[in-house]
Amino acid sequence: MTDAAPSRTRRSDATRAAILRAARERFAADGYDRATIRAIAADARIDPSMVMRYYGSKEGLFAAAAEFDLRLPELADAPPERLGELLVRHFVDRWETDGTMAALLRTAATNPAAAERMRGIFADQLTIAVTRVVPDPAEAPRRAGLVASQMLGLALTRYVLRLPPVVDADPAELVAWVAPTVQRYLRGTPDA
Amino acid sequence: MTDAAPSRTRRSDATRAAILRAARERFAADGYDRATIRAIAADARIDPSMVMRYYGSKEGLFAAAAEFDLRLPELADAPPERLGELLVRHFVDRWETDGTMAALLRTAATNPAAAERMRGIFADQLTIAVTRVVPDPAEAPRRAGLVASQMLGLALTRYVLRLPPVVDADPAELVAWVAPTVQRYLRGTPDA
DNA sequence: ATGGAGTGTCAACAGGCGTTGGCATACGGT
DNA sequence: ACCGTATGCCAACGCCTGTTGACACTCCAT
Repeated sequence: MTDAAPSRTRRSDATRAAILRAARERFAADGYDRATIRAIAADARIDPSMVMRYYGSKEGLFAAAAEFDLRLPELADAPPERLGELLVRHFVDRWETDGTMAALLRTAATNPAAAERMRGIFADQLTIAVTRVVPDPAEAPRRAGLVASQMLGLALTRYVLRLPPVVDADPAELVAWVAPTVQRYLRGTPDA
Repeated sequence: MTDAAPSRTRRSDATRAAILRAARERFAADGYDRATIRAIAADARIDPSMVMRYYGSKEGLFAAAAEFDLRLPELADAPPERLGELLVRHFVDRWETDGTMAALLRTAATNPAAAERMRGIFADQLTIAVTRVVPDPAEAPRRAGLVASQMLGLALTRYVLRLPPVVDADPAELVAWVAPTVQRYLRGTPDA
């Protein structure tokens, strides 16, 4: 430990970043079990033992790689009748360029820690954002749950299962069809 | 080979069934990688080598365990405006009592063969059924894809990720909220 | 220049995995 | 009663895994 407080850039930061990048890709492509530390290390062109030194364990590496911020836009600023569109467009744009959600989804299917993180993201980010724009705050968790079921279903079928019609649809088309669903889950009633 | 054509019940049928039952449970609970042949064999109270004898390999066992029939009702007989409700109710009832879909979902997240099977079920069962009740048959794949995104999202959040609000909701409530979505995906337009 | 921390490589470990072949036992048609 | 076959168990194989510890090299403050 040379310098404690200022934390200047260390020479190993590049390595750390390379590991993290490789880990994200591997976890996204293969899921937790099949993404081996050896493969990740090979991608990052370093020795497997470096992964252990910098991230402690495979679990620790995953925890670092799965850090995920939905980066939800400020929903309260938007016209209430366009919330669904705003949210769906945001998610699709985000997922189209960042594979972390696919990684999380693939991993959460079998790894309890990843599933727990998924629940955390849901509770700490989506539900909180939804609470601000929902007619009755008491209904927020349920409405957020419905939104999650549709949005995660979209991510699942498009990026993980790769159902052909869902893969082939362009983002604008998806937004057009799915936005009304999310809009109703946020502000509507079961019947309408 | 004693008897070819009649195929009478063999003594090993019980074993085969026990293996399959244990395999379904383990695959459902743990996904493909973490569900080991040794664990499945232990559940079925037989030797791991029996699994190999009867199913050839782990892949073969999974293929047998993941045989899955959606058992879709005859949609054409139902009133067109209640198709969404019928479909959602059917899925929820089915999944509530049979963990195979959860197993398939967990496994398909990381196992290409399982994902391929998922696409097969989608194309051979859901899309075909949907084609019969859709205004324009050319739109059937896209509409089926949208239905799949919502239904699989529901299965994912309820049985795999276990998001609390989705787990806590009772089936009737889910049907009430989700049925209109599916109805619109089947028969409606993006705007309405 | 020199010592110590930071960074990286190498080889090995203990354990679990899918899979295999050999050997014992139980069955059922003759 | 017999014998081929079906059924089951056991021990082992080769492989891959996460993880560890010892050993080199590089950098920088002194």
